[in-house]
Amino acid sequence: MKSNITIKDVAKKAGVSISTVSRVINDSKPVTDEVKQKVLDVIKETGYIPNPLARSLVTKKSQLIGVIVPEVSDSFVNEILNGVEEIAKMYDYEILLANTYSDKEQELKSINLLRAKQVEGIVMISWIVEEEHVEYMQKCGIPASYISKTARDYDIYTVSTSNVDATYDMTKYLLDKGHEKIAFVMTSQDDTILERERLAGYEKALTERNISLDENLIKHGTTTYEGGYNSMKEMLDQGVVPHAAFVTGDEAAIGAINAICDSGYRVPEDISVAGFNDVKIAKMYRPKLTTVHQPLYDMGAVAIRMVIKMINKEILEDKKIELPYRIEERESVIERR
Amino acid sequence: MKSNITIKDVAKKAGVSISTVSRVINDSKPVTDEVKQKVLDVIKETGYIPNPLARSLVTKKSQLIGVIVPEVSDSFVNEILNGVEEIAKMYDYEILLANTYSDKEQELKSINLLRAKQVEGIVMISWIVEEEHVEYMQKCGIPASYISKTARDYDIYTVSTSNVDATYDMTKYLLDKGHEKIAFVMTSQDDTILERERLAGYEKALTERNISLDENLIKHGTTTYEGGYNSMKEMLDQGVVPHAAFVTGDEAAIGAINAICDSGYRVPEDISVAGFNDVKIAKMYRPKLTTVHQPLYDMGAVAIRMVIKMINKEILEDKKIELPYRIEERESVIERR
DNA sequence: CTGAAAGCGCTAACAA
DNA sequence: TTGTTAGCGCTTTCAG
Repeated sequence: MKSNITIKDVAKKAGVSISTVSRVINDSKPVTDEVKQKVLDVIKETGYIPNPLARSLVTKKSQLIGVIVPEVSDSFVNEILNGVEEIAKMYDYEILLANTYSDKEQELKSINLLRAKQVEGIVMISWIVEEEHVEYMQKCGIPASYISKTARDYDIYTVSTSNVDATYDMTKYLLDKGHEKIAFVMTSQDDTILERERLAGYEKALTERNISLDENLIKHGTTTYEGGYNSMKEMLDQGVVPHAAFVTGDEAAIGAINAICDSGYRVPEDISVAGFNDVKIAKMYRPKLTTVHQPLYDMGAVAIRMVIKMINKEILEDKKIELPYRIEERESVIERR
Repeated sequence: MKSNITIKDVAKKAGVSISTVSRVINDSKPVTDEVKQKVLDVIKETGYIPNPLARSLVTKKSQLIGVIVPEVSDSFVNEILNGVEEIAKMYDYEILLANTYSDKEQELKSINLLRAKQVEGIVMISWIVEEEHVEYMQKCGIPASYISKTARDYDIYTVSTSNVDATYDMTKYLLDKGHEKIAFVMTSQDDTILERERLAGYEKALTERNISLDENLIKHGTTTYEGGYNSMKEMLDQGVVPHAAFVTGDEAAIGAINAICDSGYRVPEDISVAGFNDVKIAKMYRPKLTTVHQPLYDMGAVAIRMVIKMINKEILEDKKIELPYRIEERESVIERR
């Protein structure tokens, strides 16, 4: 049973040459039915499994696709990963995961690690796209697609949803519900492009209503629950009490809700809260979170399909795919009386 | 830059033989400092990366460890995975993940897939341990460790926490808080051993207080949020209103809480709820979930350390490692007045 | 339709 | 200390 059985053993036992065995396992060339059956029997009998290492070494195909993520346990990432994985399996690719913890150095290391492992393509999920890394990957000529909220500026294959529009729409929605003092808690770890874009959407909506930007209502946090909690807590402790809070990440939004409750306010009665992404927990928490729904699973699926197509040298219609988002009205935002 | 550079190219460019190059990249044999430097320079210059496929083919070491899980997105699994991953990286192993969706067939397929991919060992996370699969793995002689709540019965390497004791303790805790009608919602997809064990713990605690088992208070659900929601909803709809509910999984417990709230009761004022595992969301939800804390990260770390040791033929003191659990008192359980 | 042989990129004896 | 050489298990010409 120990997998020491090689193609040679099978060939000997079946009384044929190794090339014949190779032909039947790949059915790459015609083989007499009789011989074929014989070989198949021996394979079953011995429990032979072809060694993919040896195979890859000669074919240069590893059937491996690398996926680089900022943090596996982040639910946003997680749900995208589901899509990536399922499609990969469908096409008989294996996923090699690399976690960067949003560290630029680590990201570069991961690229090299994956390259070393002979991945045929890479799906990159990243909060911020590093120009340097983009160039590096292009120079390596490795098929890649990006899932990122800031990738549109580069000449690379990306799947995304529109940030500015979504932020604008949600802010507008909040405004329409009668909220004027809207806290804006960003969750984008010191990235300038992303924050700038989002801020632009937020600002645009306010400006349309002739509401001026209040710096005290803006916080730069992180994507985590703790990030949202701390940002909100800080604001409240400074005596700034908004009508509503728009937090650009669901876990952080829930952190914010808890901070609000811990400070003695109620959600949504006193302060409405809106999130971003629509991850699983958004429906589990009470009050259910009103949020910007993103088709996470699909984003993953589309991204990996792109790289598989690139691997197969198929033609891709679009370099940039933008998937639709929508505002998912639930319970955490109510009309302000 | 394209990684077509082989050891040969480096050798030629450095004016040495390929074995010398091999020696410096592995520093397996002494090489003159001068020559070494020369080779190192060429490597840097060309951006050469050794092909691990070729290397593995000859050394028979893939630096790959397979991890089989019932469901990546389950937070219990997820948090264990963090531990597994981190330790793997520490020892320079790469993780190959296989998702079985708790399907027996798929699990067998995964074992073979991983075997085919030449993994050096396997960490198996599974709700139920299949005897058949255990035997198969043993026959293959592949180093493996199991994280499972029902693995103790087999002669295999396992890491776990004590189910019966934990269930007993939590039930007792609930009893001590003055709850007598305690709903018991299991989350173990039709597994008999696990359910039997847990039920035993639950029953033992009740018996000690001379409380007889009420079948109406017992539900067999699934690990998911929905599973917990539906089980609880069903019970309530049948007119059975317990003093407390003990749900053997946190996500399901939160589902149960929501079902309770949706039926017009309050948690914990009307009905207390306790969970199991202590995953991230247990602290995020409000009321914060009182639950059985399990050292998830450590379980993963210990499990993979076991297989790494087995790979290195080191001696393992224990075949069965049982990690401590504890009852984490938070807000979802209160004293019954 | 089948076999012999070359070679994928690397490591590990074995000589020198 | 270094180079030569024989494979690792497989696919793929190239002859037959």
